[in-house]
Order: sequence, then structure tokens, then C-alpha cells
Amino acid sequence: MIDSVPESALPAAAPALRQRLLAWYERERRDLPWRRRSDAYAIWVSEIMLQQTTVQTVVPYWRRFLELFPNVRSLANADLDAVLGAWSGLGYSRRARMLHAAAKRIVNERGGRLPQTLEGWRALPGVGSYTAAAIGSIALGLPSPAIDGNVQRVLTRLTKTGGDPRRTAVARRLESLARSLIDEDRPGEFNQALMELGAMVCLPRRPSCPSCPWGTSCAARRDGVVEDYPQLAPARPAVTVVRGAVRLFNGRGRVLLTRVAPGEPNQGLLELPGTVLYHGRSDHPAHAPRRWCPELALQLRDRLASEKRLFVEIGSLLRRVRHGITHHRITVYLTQAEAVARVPSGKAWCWVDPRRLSGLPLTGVTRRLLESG
DNA sequence: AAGCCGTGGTT
DNA sequence: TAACCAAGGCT
Repeated sequence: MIDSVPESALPAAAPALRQRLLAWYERERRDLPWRRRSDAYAIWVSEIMLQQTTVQTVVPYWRRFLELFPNVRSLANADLDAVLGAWSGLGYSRRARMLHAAAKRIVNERGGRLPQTLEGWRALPGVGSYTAAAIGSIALGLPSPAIDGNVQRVLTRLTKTGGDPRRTAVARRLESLARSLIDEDRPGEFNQALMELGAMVCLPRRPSCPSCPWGTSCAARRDGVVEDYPQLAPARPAVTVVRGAVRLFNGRGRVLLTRVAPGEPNQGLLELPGTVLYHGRSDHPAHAPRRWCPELALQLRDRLASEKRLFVEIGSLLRRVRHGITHHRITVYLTQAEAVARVPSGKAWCWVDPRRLSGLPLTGVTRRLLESG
């Protein structure tokens, strides 16, 4: 269902809305490192990192990444492991693979020249409609609306547009709205201002309507229903996962890691040897084990032996880490272990100095399990 | 087009 | 604690 205010009202108000938004943005904009850059490469990297990831998390990663890979050629020439290592902890490592693949394609097929059109960007792996519009407007001055979750929230509230904005029909309506609002002379500023408004003022919960430059024009605020928008569909129930992992040292104080097999989550990254001990929907009557126990230790030992040919005796519990992912709730128990047979070797296994983890392509959980403890 | 990706932060 | 959210894209 889509109910909204008459759209004819909006184009007339567009110039005033534009002016108020841009004036607010000029005053309130955060000093983010990529906002000091105008080259498409720096903007591109920031936009890929910012997909489903908060600004606060991205900033240090972006700085390190641009020091390691200052331009598209250095990124294209880098080993995938180095790129994944720089990404480790940021999540959704597929973004890093696609960024690396896109850099290679730019160097190999375009002589290292970055695209200068929306279609050119859109054709690269990892660049969808939002990211293409963001790069296009910010780095190239193209007048294309960049519509992310923030912008969806602002626009559904401004116009009381009902329905889930992630659905195609609603998204099209919002895009049409944004197109009628965008400042064609300063599209990059406009897009960033709209996203900034969503990130700083028009918050999902407890928005700061009194300080909003659009507050007097907002239909949802006028009717006192701001927090009823956007009308997102309820999320699916989460999946509960319990996992066991072992910390096994060799004689030189190095810890055993294994390469995640293709087809598994986090494939290609390094993780502590382990296995899934429980996997189920959390809306079912929970059978998920609630605490570490000898039965789980035996199961972990047997499955490491049968699945990975790693033969150990399980020692004491070292720590428990909870990991909340979109619709996964993961609990990992890390135990000590002693090898009782020769440890496998080969490409899937490696021993690393636990003091030298930075730069390794670790999974997020492994990074947390190994840090300071 | 609907589900998946199994991240980190806030409330 | 657990739900919800974030500068989404891919299949």
C-alpha cells in the first residue's frame, strides 16, 4: 500500500527545501576524511566501505586502506590476501573481493581510468544503483539521486509515503521524489546533505525534529507520526548458531589457523579451527545449548577429527564470544587444545604469531577471539 | 524478487 | 538481552 501526500505539492516547494537543506548541511556537516577528497577513487572506496556499515566504524579502515592502496593501480596490483587483511573486521568481505576485482578490471580493460558515467560505474562489481549515484554525484557532479536507508527514512517521513521502501514500487516513488528535489548544480552536496540529515537528525528512533531544516514541511511531523515511518516489513526471525573453536599453539608460540573452505561463510579468510555445533531458528523452542559442557567438547573434538583431520584433546574453556549478525545470532566457545597426532599441513593450514595479526585476513570472530586474551 | 551475506554499534 | 539499524549488492 502506498499512501502519500499529493506529489504536485512537492515540486513547488522544492527550491525552498533545497535551500534550507544545503544551508543546514553547510553549518552542521561532519568533517569526514573522504569529504576532504574529490577524486573518484577515494570516494569509491569510502562508498563501498559505507555499505551497511556506520561512519564511525569506517573512518579508521578508510585511512589505513588509502595508505596501503593509494590509487586504483596499487589496489589492482595487490594480493587479494592483503586487501582482505586491510578489510578484516569491517565485515562483508565480499565487498573487498569485488572492490579488488573491479580495480583489476579498471586497470586491465580501461587502462587504469576510472569510469566517468553512471553506467560505467554501475557495470563494476560491488557498485549498485546507490553507490553509482553517490560516486557520480560526489566525484563527477552528475545529477543523480543517491538513495540509501537514511534518505528513504527522510523522504517517507517528509511525504508520509507508506509501504516498505525496499520494495520496488515504493523505491521508484522515492526516487522520483528525490529527483524532483535534487540540486542539479550541486548534486554531490545535496545527496550528502540528505544522507547527513538522516544520520544526524531524522533518526530511526527519537528524531530531533525541532532542529530539522525540513521540520516545518514534514507531513509525518505535522501529523505526529514520524516514528511510524518508514513502514518497514518485519524482519525474519534470526538463526541461532553455536560454534566451537580451539586455540592450539606450536612449540614456538604460534597459533594454528585454517583457511575457510569455498562455499562456507567467510570463505577464503583465516579462522581458528572449529566447527558448527548447533544451527537452528531462534523462534523454535530453543534446543540451542546454553553453556559450554563436556558433551559439546566431545562433539567438537570428534568433528575436528572427522571433518578436518585435526586430532586434539579439548582443554579448558578460554572465552565465549557472542556475535550479532543481521539475522544470525552466533555464540563461539573457544577452548584450549593439545594435539594428539600430527597436525595437518598444506595450504589450508598456517601457524601465526598471535602478536602479529594485523594485516591478516582473519574472520571477524577470529579477530575478536584472539585479541587480548 | 526475495533471501543471503553469518559486521559492528546502539538501545 | 535481543531487536534494530547502518552511505547495499548480488543471485
